[in-house]
Amino acid sequence: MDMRDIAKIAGVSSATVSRVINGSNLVRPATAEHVRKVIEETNFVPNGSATTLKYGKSSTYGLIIPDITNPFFPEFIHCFEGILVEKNRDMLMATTDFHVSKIQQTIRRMLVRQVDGVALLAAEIETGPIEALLHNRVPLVTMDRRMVSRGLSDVSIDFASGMREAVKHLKRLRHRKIAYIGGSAGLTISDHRVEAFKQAMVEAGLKVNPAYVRVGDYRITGGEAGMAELLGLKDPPTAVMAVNDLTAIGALRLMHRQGVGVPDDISVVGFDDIALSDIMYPPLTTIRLPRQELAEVFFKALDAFRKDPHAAGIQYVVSTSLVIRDSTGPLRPRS
Amino acid sequence: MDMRDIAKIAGVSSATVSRVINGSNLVRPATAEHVRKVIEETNFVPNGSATTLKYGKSSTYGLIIPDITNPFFPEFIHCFEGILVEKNRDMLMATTDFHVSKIQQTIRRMLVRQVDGVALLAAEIETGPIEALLHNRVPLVTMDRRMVSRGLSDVSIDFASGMREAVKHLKRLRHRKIAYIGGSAGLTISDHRVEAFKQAMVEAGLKVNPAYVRVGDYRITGGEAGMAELLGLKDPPTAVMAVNDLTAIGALRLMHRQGVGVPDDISVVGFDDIALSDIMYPPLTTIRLPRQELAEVFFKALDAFRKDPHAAGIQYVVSTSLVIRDSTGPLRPRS
DNA sequence: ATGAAAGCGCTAACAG
DNA sequence: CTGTTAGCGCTTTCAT
Repeated sequence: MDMRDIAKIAGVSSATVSRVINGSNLVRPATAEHVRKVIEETNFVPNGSATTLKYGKSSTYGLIIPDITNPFFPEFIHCFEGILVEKNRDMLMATTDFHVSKIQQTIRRMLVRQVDGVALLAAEIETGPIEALLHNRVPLVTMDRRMVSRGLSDVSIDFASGMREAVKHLKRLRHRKIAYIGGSAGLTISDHRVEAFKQAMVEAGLKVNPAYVRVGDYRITGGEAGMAELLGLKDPPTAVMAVNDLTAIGALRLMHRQGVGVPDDISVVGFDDIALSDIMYPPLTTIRLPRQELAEVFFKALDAFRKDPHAAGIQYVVSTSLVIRDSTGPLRPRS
Repeated sequence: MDMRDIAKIAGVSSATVSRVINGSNLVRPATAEHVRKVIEETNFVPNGSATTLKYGKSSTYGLIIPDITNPFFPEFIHCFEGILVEKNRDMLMATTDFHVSKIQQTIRRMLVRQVDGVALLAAEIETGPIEALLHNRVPLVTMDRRMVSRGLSDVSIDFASGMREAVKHLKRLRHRKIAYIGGSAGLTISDHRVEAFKQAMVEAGLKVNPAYVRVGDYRITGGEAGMAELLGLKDPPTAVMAVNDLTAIGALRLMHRQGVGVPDDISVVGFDDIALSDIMYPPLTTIRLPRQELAEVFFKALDAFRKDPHAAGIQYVVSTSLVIRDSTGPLRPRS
């Protein structure tokens, strides 16, 4: 069943059917109405691949995320998908599982599918795949790489402002020995975040103890391991900030197992504000990264390339803010 | 850049390029090698929409889930996506957010994209959309609807066996007053599950107190509400089984807030075994629904329609098993 | 306001 | 083994 069939039934040409479907005003209302009825009756659905072939655009965006198991990403996907549906666009999703190699093939698949743009929320990217994209005139929007160029925009997270708030909050609670459990080594996104932490500490007039700065992996296990290292120190910190909520939850779990009280013995601050952070015990104080806004900015960034996929890139910023719950409390001398 | 361009550069015809790309053995190795080199050098990526148009198949499956916020689904998606990537297929994902109306448009979008099949893990489906799919010769695989027909297979969860194990486990712990917090009313999947609970009780020689059977919504809030109702009873149950882990976690939270000890006062059993259930406190005893296997069965079911999208449907079954953790314990008289 | 026809890029039958 | 060609379903000038 194609447009010609509909045309035949309606006694018009396929061009008219096409015009009706696309809401052209070059069709006499009565004709349009009639064609619409035939379409309705036959349950006709146009073939998108023909349109894509003709247009060279698919109304589809690719979305690449590192780890769908981190609740932050489903929450983001939820917002992003909502926007796409509203704008009548589709989403091709892929997961990297933190493997650089997977990105290559993922991007290839997206090129084959003629996506109109790619949102890359995974940090493990190399220049090769990026060039493949730009070479094929497919715009790319990255997260927190802080580099833009033709066809390449970036959405950076203002980690610093949230960090600053959090450090201030901890300082007010009389904490001085503040530790940080970060992300995997070697990712620019991890670097930006440690730097933001260090800077916030300096600005608050606190000094950064290198032993207090640990590396994690953005997952619960990394939080546990980092926390174990911190607890093993002869002079452990009294507060811990984590690169994301999962890491914070890992730290929480480890302390729970070891009988360390939160926030009585050690305060914890997460990052992201995933739904989970509110159902944990204790509910997690965390730096909120607004998902809806992030999704909107990603869409806006992608959409900005619609007329010209090779237009100059734009650096967007999404800000963060501290959400105080129960995992942070005043400093108390450890027994 | 299309195959003709490659052909021109390589000094062959576009048919040969096509054959090389598709690994036909009707090409002289030397020619193939040469063409491959040109493809490599030019970073050529074929246009999938042309292939889809030609074939009428897109190597894409649609996946419809109710709620990406329930960790069970990301975990499922992760497994499913892994299988698809391996088989060189793509995934078009959509969320219903429990709205029947969204299914309609979602299915339409999938029809437009020429998906080769749809995996429907959302229960809120009506016959209309199903017929739209089958009418367009797109096979559908549902979860726990327990109906099959031409082009329609079903994967049912053997809720009963896990249920039976769980009830036995609770009985062994001397529980008699066992409650159940179910899913949203009016979904066949919810019905199957309550029935399995009731049957398991009967088989264990326990009687089902109607006041102990509550309705939830598959989310944390439903678990909280259901649990609140149960605690409000003059004679509350000593054990609670939930339709899924999120519901169980809701129950857990409410009890935590009200100072009810788990498992000392009340035992709790979940269903799904999401990763979260192991990091909760207390770690949740739950009936495990194996995600990898579920994903494999869905793929198999979809793939079975490859030659003939209108072939007879098959009823598949995925079994479940009890995972005992710390949220269940021996009955103790309440103080 | 409507129709005829070319062409998007790929594949497969057919011819050689 | 390789090339020629028709056609998948849609959109869009160009004609009328």
